[in-house]
Amino acid sequence: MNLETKYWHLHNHKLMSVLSSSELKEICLITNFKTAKKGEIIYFSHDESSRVYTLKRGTIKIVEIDQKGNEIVKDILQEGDLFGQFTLADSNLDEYAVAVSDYVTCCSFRMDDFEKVIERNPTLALQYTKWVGLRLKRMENKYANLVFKDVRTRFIGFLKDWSSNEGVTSQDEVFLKNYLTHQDIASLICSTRQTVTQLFNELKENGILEYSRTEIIIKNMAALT
Amino acid sequence: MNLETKYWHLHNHKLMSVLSSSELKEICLITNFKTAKKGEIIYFSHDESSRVYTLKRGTIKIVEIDQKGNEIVKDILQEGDLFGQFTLADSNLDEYAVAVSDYVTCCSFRMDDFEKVIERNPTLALQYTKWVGLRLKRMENKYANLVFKDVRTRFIGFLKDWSSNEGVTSQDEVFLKNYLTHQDIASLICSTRQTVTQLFNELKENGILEYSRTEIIIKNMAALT
DNA sequence: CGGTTTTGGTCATCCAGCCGACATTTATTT
DNA sequence: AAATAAATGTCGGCTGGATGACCAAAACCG
Repeated sequence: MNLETKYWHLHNHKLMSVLSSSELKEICLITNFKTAKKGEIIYFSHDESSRVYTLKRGTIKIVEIDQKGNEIVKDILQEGDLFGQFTLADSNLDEYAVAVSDYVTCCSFRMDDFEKVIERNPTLALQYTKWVGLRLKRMENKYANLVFKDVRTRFIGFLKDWSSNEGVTSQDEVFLKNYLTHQDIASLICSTRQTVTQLFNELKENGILEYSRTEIIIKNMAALT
Repeated sequence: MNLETKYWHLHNHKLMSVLSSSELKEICLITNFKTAKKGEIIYFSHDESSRVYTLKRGTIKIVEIDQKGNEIVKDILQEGDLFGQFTLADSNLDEYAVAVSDYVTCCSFRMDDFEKVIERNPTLALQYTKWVGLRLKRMENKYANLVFKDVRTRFIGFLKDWSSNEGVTSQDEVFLKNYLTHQDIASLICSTRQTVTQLFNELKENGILEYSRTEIIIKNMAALT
């Protein structure tokens, strides 16, 4: 299990324990739930100051628009993940969340409220700090990847992580539900659409995987190097 | 003031208020102080588990060794900064701190102790939470820089940040004490020694700055674009 | 002071992978 | 089912900036 993957697991685990806190549930329940269908935008970073969302159901991607108007996928989030502005300090990035599966449900609370809860509940603070710390590690890892590894390695690493997070193994093959376009993957690993397509085909020609627009099947996990 | 700079200030400010907490002082005083002279290594990430250091005096750089044995400067820290493992999760990176000024003083405490203090002190908990959040923001910013900006832009940005953090302005000129080699700067902005040298000379030829091994003088801050 | 190490300066070479351009396939809408 | 839009495939040209090599200048040190 590589570093990034380990962090993922820890991350999810710790997040769950944060969320299972009764106090957090409390502030979360006061606020409204939001739902969204595939393709809908759930949240803009500047529409409401300091609001944190937890994803109850479905998958979303966090997207940022760069100067040239290109969509950059920053992160893919699953059930149980937190998003929004969980660090104080106003972000002036033009970033929002898009539902990539149908029936996305999330609920939100104000960061201010959360802070009040933290002040009453130091253990929660510690948990939360650890969770943010994990995100930090994840980010540092991502950064190091970008600095030290070439596109091919990043792509392979991405596939491995994806597999261990969401892959379903059956008869030596790992099945992945593919809800990402080549463009999405490209921006997650900091590359271009064309290069991702090339890499996919390279692996296909080597018999390592099969893929369509809806599914990716990794036939030879061991050869994924 | 750009984003990165803003974070720096907040970061320092918040950190100071964390450190001025009496309880933190208390646990810090129990432990030994360490001192180091220029070039000495202060701390290895794996020598002792979960220890956090605060820099009382001087400047250090956090260095990581990559696969090929190259020194990668990850961060430059000043008086008042925290370093070490302030996020749970064992780091298996080969990372350590090197004194870049003489008379570096720091003291350390065990993360466990710190956690106990936090549990008793909700305000500190909140402060610490925010501080960790800022580090995350800073990292995200660094990442975005690397993805979207070319070396030149990163170099300029680095100079601007450095100036606003440590620069001394006098008669339209900003003086910087230069304790970094071109190699150091290169790894901070993810580039190479040669490219940094080129950029320095380019700016010198355009009359924007002067520099020696000990000092950098930015003569035309406005032209630094 | 002379020798050694570290840092800075310069150049020619090279290549990963970005970019644009365009064709083809699949999905969606009307 | 036709039209339209979105996603994938393929290719060749191009370039930012890394790499390596080598020298000059400082700094360090016995």
